[in-house]
Amino acid sequence: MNENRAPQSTFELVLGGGSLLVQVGRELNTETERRLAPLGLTAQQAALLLHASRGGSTPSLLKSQLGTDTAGMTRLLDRLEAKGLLRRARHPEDRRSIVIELTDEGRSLVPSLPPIFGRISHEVFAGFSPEEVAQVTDMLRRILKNLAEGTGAERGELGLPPR
Amino acid sequence: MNENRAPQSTFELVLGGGSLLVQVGRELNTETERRLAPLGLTAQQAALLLHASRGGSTPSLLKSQLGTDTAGMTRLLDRLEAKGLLRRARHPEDRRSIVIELTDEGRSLVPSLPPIFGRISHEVFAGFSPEEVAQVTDMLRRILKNLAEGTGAERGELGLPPR
DNA sequence: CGACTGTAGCTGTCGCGACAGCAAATGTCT
DNA sequence: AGACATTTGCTGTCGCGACAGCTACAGTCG
Repeated sequence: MNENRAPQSTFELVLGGGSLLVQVGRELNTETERRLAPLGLTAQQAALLLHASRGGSTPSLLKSQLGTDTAGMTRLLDRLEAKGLLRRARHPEDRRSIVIELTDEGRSLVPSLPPIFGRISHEVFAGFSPEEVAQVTDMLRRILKNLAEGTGAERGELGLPPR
Repeated sequence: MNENRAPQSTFELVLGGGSLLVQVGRELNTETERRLAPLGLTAQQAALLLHASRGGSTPSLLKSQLGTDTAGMTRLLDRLEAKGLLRRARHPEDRRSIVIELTDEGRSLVPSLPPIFGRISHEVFAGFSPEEVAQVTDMLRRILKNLAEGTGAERGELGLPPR
């Protein structure tokens, strides 16, 4: 099951910054940011507002939804708080934690976001049948799973000491 | 064609930083960097060395191969030059331009790179049939094309306000 | 109770991407 | 030749991701 055919071609998919996967992800992100620029938001910021608008958000919850780490969250929140779009309030029951509340100004931006994301996803998948969209989604999930397994967490694969 | 089916699901693929596409790209890059860390290289740096090792590279050539811009290239070269892995030499015929030459130390790293990239691509596509690999590749290319067309250059596709 | 472990959030550091603005060299066109 | 645009590389600024290290609080258990 080693690929005896076209090792070269799968190769290109992974090569550093030139990787097709990496490049597509980056460009999608960039394009999203361009669409959001008129609102003065980045992709991360918009995604955070969208999630937080549903209420009851804590940084650690948001960090898993946005796929960043606590460091990134802290500074993302800093920027949004500095813009006056949200507020940090102490969590009433867990004094380690924090609750994110959108300000009125922050809330006012939320309705404009879904249309933007929707339009992008339209364009990105132009020419794709619904089945194809389902296929990419599935394959991307599998890739993600493969990556998650190879990543440190998984042992025994290459002689990591069994816990 | 408005999305009458599952607007929600394609949505997830695009949503800001949580986007599946963006996330896969990012994680792949991160994983690559972890494998390269023992060599003291990042993914970009490794990719650059690989390309530059073929000789006759100029920054502007490399920037298109790596998918970055001139600003990124300048600083990428700065870091690699500071590490002593390459040298900038004046281009003999075009005095605006520059030729990148690997030092011996830089060249000595090159042979270790392909195996690393190869191993990663193996793991990323674990469980994929060759046909599936071909499919993702194709779809990613199509997505990239859609993005390129939607990007500023192309207008009028979906009622973007004519500038 | 006091130590141990885990969780939540913050800070510092580094590398990178995108964008804007700049100077030098080159090419072009009249 | 002189005005013009283009190309090439550099710099500054901002936002973000990953990693490491830290404090405050919470839960657990001897």
